[in-house]
Amino acid sequence: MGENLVIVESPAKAKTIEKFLGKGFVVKSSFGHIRDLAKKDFGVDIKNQYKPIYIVPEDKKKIVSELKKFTKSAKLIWLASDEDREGEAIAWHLSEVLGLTEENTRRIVFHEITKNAIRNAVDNPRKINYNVVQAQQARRVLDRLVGFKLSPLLWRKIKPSLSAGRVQSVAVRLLVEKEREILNFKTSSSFKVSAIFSFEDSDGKKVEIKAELSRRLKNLIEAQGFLRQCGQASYEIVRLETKSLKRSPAPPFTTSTLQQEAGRKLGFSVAQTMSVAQKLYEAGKITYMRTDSVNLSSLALNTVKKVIEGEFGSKYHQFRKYQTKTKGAQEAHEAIRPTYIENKDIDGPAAGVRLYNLIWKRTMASQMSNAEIEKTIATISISNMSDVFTATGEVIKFDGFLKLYSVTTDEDIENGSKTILPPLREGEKLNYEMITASEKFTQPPFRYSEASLVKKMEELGIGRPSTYAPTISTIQNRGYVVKEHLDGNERDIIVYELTEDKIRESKKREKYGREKSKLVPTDIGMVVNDFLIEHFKSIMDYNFTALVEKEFDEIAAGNLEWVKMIDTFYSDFHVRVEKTLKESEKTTGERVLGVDPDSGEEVLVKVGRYGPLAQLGKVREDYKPRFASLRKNQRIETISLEEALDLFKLPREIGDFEKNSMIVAISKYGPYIRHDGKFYSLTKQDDPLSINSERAIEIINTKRKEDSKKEIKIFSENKNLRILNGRWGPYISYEKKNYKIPKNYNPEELSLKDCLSIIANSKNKKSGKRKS
DNA sequence: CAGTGAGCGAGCTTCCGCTTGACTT
Repeated sequence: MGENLVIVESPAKAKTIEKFLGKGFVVKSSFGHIRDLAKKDFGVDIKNQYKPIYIVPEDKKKIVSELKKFTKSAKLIWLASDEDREGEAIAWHLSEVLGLTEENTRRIVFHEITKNAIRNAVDNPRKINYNVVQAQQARRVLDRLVGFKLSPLLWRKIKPSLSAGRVQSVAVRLLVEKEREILNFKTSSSFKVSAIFSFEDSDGKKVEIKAELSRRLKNLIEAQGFLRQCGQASYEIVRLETKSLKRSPAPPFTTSTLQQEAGRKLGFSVAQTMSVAQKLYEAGKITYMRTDSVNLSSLALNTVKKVIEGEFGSKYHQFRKYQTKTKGAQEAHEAIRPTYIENKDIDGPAAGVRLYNLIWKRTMASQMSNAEIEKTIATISISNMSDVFTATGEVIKFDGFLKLYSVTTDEDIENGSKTILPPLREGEKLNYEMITASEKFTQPPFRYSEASLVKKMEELGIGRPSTYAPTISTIQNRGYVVKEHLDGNERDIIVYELTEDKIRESKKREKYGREKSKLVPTDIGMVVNDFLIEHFKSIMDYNFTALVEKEFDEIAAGNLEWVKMIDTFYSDFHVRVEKTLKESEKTTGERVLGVDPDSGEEVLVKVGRYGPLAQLGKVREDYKPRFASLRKNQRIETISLEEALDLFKLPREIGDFEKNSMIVAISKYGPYIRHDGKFYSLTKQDDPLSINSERAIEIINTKRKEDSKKEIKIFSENKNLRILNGRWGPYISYEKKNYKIPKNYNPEELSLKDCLSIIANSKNKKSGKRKS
């Protein structure tokens, strides 16, 4: 048994470190925090100096008892949790729970998992820094106060099970404000002029260049007039400039930039990126994936240098040291990089391989030379106007890091790729081949994707690498936000083309507003957001986290008592909570749309118990209002009176079929026909308001045909039991439940008895439901 | 899979940050 017990946070880390430390050291992991505030009874004794009530959560008890066992047989305990606020707190909780003393405890830290760093740490132990622990305690208690006071307020005033918190509520606010910016956006159009010019080169060959007018034209009259003038003009290159530009690589990955690039380049969701990265980390392929640091260990820097020089030559290498600009970064780890940079490729599942390659390239590129680019700008005069055209071209003189990696931004995608210009000279006379003025509409801002929201949150210092992905799941799970593909719309744009002194007008269809996988706030998200902003402006402020972080820093530096800080915050906060509880009405986000011309009743929309709804008339003694759920793409803020009135036209009876009536309605899952106790979905092309009985019968028959194909076998003895063909192959359906058919059976040869025994067997398996 | 939305008001929900599993119906 080792004399030394080292405790780190992550089990994968423990394995590596044990190798470095060798004999006499046992390395175990705490799996993160081992204690947390109790959930019941608030977990903070507010009246008693905000005393935190800590407990060991159920799922951590086993780990704690194991650590206790190892502690007993060790002479020295080395607390090697991360060097940041949370890590310091973990060290303290460990020392409390394991009953450690100052004599048998050493606190050590390292920022990189290399032999030298760890040796160095062991040689320079210190004590637990209680100021930092207090700063963490303040952070933890503040979050509990905010979360567990605001959430119940929402249950009372809006809807049960809702939640609010320092991080999630501000994330939702970002989305709500972006959405309103888009809703309120007033689009306008102008004309963009582009031209194709030609000239003969020294060999007499015709060469074409593309150019653009440096300004937009206001409207179609101006565009027509401009082109008319162009028809009469002559053109000349009056100036030729070249500029050399340098482009530098991006720093190595942090959690947030990895999520962004994996989203853009590989189409991964934030959660997917993290789970793939976790697997790579556990397999020892990459360094830790939850980090805000762009730093690389000196060992890594040396290997990168060697690999770049070996692979591309020494002029491709450039040593660089990056600095974190992120607010509140704690830099307890390295940047995300391959553990062994010499491994360009790895084996394993495709997602892991792709993410690894991305990390490898980014790490390598971050230590490569600048790209040198020569930009050429040709200015082309128009003889009868003072306006000029410009043609720009870019030539890469030295590719440098671009050999491996380039960051694609959303703007790049919009502007298209850069062009290369043919050899040009000043004074060259040009002929126009075609000059085009096409209408361009201004565009509202893009909505946030998961990754771009993470980027924004990081900029504001809200959330941490370990919480970006969970926060994004939370706001979706609470129903504040949905991830959507927005189809966009089409519109006509006017295009004028000038060729051979003739102007031709045409109209083109243009798609716009199409967005893939974007986060869109729901009605409930908006109502909750507005409520919180009205009553808790300071907590919803984008700077709130930054402000309290400053105070946490003061606590960590020993200049401020944590209880004092919390008390200052709470005394004001508490008053607001109580006031809101007493004074504010139940909030539904109600909006009155107008009056129904048929009934004379008022039409309104609001958030109800089960989501957004339209209501016809208010409750009176002699009148019960009608209700209808809003459809998926309808929003309280934008729905019109006409659209709301249409909702009350359903359910609709559209005739009989086989002596049973057919009723059309819309449910949570979309429009359907109900007939003889069965349900048939309408297709996207069918409009529930106008569908006729003929089409409805067609749908019913199609569905019946498909269903019969699904049946592999039925038993006349027991009609409840059927063998069906599903998405994942054959299965048994019995009394509304489905059962998997074990692989060694042939589904077509199963007897009723076989089926029942399969069902009995699968029922015997424990249905392990767990409380969390 | 396929609605619901008045009122008795039980008993439940909830935060942020550290970590990794349990699972596939």
